[in-house]
Amino acid sequence: MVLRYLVLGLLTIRPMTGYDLKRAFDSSVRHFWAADRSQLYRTLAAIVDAGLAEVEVVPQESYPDRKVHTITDAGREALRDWLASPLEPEDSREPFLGRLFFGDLLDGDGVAGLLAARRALAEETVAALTAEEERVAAVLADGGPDADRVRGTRGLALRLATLRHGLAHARTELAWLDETEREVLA
Amino acid sequence: MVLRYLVLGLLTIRPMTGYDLKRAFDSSVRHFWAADRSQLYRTLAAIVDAGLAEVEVVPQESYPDRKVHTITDAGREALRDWLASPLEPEDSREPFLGRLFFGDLLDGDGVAGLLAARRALAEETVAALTAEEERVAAVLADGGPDADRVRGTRGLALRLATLRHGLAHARTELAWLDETEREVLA
DNA sequence: GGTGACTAGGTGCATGGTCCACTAGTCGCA
DNA sequence: TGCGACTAGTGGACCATGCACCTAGTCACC
Repeated sequence: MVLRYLVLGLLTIRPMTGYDLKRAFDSSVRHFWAADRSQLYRTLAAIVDAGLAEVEVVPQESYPDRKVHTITDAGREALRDWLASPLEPEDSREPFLGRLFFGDLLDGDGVAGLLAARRALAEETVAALTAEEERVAAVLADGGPDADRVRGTRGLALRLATLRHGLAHARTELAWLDETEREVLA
Repeated sequence: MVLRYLVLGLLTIRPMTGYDLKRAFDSSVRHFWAADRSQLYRTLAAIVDAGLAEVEVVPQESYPDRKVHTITDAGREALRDWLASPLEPEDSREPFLGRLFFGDLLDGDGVAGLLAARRALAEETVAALTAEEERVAAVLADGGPDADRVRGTRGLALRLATLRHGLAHARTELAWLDETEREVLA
């Protein structure tokens, strides 16, 4: 369901092929939603079936045809409806906590290793999001390449907010690891 | 996959029926993993098929038969293998951030409403986890009902760590909301 | 001249997860 | 006497996700 609306959202920026979409996706919403190519192509097809977008086939010399998808008014309406619909509680699914919960079936080193691995992942996340944040902040400051200019200043502010969300949580993860290592590995 | 191991983990505490399992599940790992009844029954069946648990049917007067599932040695081994296997990066999927990202298609009130709804959910989470944390801390202090004593002091410390994980992140969410409201609703 | 990356678009299948409804008896409460 | 909650387990449809695989041409680099 959600993926459908993320794709519609990206199509409001400009018409896109599945290929374009994958790149736009990876360089914008990737940090809070994962999807692979096959999913995006399928989602585009479903969106077209539902009349929320239209396809135009653009032949190219020496490259496969481009199937350019353009959002329709019905698509824009569906997107707005989703954005305005009540926010449901999300149920979490965290494999890492599952392991930790049953960590007493490992020896002490096992738990230490688990926490260390988690720390490495959180540090990677902080690094990646920091880099991305700087990139977006630069775009906000001085323009930057066209493909990055996602819908004006207000849009960029929201985009930055989602990045800071990830950063804040990754840093909390590191702080929680400090605390947990102190208490559990005593 | 993960659900399989969470179920095995719970079966290390004591043999259980699907019904028992659902309750044990909801009162322990629920806050970091969601599963409904039908999933748990199916997972139990899959575990038995794989030889990781055994079933004993216990007839009861005036109630349906209990199918008591007991973990096997193979099950314990599979669980330990999982616990010791390398930690993979988890890809996040956050519908809320998806909405926020495209929030500029709503009016200012829409974004404010979205953030307010998110705040309400985060506050609920903090309240629920705080209550749960106190309950678990009390068990750690003075014993408490048998069903709650999940595998000794070390197990309880890990359980508390998973609860504090949720709490830390819920509080970070509230702090991030403060910041985001200041910056986006200006 | 070969290798690999890029452009472009997919298909098929298995697994996992969600939703909903159904059976069927017990028990307490109003 | 009827309603809802509890105990216990099932069936089936559907949606979402992940992984592998395929076609087919262009281009740069070694």
